[in-house]
Amino acid sequence: MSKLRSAPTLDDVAKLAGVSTATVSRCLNNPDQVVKATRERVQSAVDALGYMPNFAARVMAAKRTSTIGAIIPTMENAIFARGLQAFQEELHQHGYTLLVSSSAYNPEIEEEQIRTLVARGADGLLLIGHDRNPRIYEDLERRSISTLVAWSYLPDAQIASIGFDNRTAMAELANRVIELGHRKIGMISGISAGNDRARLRIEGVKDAVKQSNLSTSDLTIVETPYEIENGAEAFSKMMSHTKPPTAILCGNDVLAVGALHRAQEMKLQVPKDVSITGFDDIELARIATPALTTVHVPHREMGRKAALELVRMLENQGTGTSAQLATHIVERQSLGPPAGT
Amino acid sequence: MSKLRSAPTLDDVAKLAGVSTATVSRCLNNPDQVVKATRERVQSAVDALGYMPNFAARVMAAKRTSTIGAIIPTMENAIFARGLQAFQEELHQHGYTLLVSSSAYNPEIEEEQIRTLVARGADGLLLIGHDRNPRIYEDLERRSISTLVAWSYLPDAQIASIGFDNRTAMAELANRVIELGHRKIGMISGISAGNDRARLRIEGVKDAVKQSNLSTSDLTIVETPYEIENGAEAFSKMMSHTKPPTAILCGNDVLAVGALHRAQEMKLQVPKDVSITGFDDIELARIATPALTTVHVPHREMGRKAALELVRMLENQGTGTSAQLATHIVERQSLGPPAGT
DNA sequence: ATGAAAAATGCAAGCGCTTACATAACTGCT
DNA sequence: AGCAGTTATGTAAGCGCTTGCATTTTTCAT
Repeated sequence: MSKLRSAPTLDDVAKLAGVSTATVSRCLNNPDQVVKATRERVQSAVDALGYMPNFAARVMAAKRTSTIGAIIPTMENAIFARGLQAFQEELHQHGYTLLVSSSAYNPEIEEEQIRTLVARGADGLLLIGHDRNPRIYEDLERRSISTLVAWSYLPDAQIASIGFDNRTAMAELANRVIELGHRKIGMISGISAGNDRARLRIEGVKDAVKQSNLSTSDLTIVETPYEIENGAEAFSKMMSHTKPPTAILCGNDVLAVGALHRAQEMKLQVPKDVSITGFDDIELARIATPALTTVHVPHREMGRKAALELVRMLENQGTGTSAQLATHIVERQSLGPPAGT
Repeated sequence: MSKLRSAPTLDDVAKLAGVSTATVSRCLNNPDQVVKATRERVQSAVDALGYMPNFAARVMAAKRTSTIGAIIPTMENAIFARGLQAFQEELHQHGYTLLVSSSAYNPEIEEEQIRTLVARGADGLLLIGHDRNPRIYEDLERRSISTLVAWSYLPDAQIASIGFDNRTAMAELANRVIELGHRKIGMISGISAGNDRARLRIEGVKDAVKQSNLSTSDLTIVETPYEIENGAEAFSKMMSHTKPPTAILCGNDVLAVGALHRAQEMKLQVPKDVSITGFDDIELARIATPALTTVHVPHREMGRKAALELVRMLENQGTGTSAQLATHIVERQSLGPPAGT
């Protein structure tokens, strides 16, 4: 026996089957170019050897990886998981593999991850949100790597995006809050630097406030990382003011759940004493007590559409087309009219 | 200008810097083998060209990928996210990259994912739990891919594992439940087929029941996929019996939260009318109302230790050493004595 | 049967990198 | 200055696969 403990190669298979490596390669990649008898002979050789193609070698020779990379801010909350699941299912349908990594909302880590994925030969890339160093886009362009942005729809951006209008979505929710009679409003936002979703959601609230002739002093905004604990902390700080808000809009469901939990600890009734809203409509929002009024984002649809668009871009060499998805407010129990109405 | 729209190669860099490709390669991989002046010249060439090494080519030549693959059952709940985060941080420290994929608790998908990761050249693999087709272990062995199992500690298993004793951990919790006076017990477990963690947790409960001379008819077990909705469904079914249990142990926190939520919908007070416990101690457990009594699993420590052990295995060609981690019960509000005590 | 077109297979040139080995350029010492 | 020892750099052989082109085999209409 030769070369024990060393994975069999195409050559080994070819030898055993008594054909050339080219034929084996064709059997694996374009079976219909090979006559049935040969194909079967090759197949048994493959089975006998337990042959498995070497990905790196294949990539080198074929100059395509059929791999798409995605960089998401975090895996530690469910926001992206569901969309990515759909994304990967759809990609799989089309013969692509997904590589995921996370940036912990840190632009530098994100950039490093992009480089890693590119070096690994990702044919295409899915990025979350638009805000990042423009040099990155140039590099991607130069390497002609198809890139698509999700979770944010900005028709005029340099890069095509499949997403929703964060600003308008949040403005609608804020309008609803104001319409219910709230005049003193708080917002617990994620960190807006380098995060257009967070930034635009803030803008949305500001739009609504402006539109309804509230003074800007009636709106308090706090920025904090997207973690439950931070939502709780921000909430207690905000409620300790002399004239605390009667409604607090949170940048996402995670922050809202933190706020909700702290409210409960502080013996504040939601929504009687204070209303709290979220954004995203993840499972947590339904489960929370009281259930969270929030903005529903069509995560799965977004993932699926993004996959389709990216595949289209790759196969047609074309530049991407943006698409906007609709969001809607899901009214549950955490939002109500202010006390004394 | 030559070859527009084509990523620069080592050759391009070498030419521009006026050195050989070997020198450029050394600058990138073993900088101290190159004199400073040359190194700087090469560096500027790299910068000027925006050079980025081609991973596939590097792998082919070096025959290592410095990549570890991990296959987890799901990304859709936080159980694995935190451990994996620590795992990847530690790997990064040692110069390894992590590739993650998920199997949706489906053995066939898991097997396919393993093949994919192996084909991609993963030097090592992290798998969750022991139960799987033994052929897989043989293949891995044959290809000499270091493999480690986490989330389950089974000292006698074929493969080294870093984890905890699911059976004893669950037995302790069940003992505590019985000690509080419960005599009619329910268990909502995950699907145990192909999942040793689920199976062992069931065994743990059975152990406790046996030990305290309860009859087996006092224990009702239901298996259902690990989703909130399923926990809720299982809960209502279980409570609709003529003599429903006074305490329900759930296979993980996700199921428990589902049960908790349904209890609330059914106007059942927890723990007054019925006690509910979880397993894992994810964030959700603290946030739930009432907060969940559960078994704390040291996810981060497990991830970190697994990374260290895997790196050790890779660098010393050694076979792995198993390690057991301690779990402990976290008593919160969802467990109390049965009504009328 | 026979030859041209079609189908199946083989040949061999890379893909972009690493690395053993060979060679060249420096040290510092006498 | 000259030599041995050390350090820096160059040369070139692959790594395992795909694919354009050349060659052989099959098919089929005449």
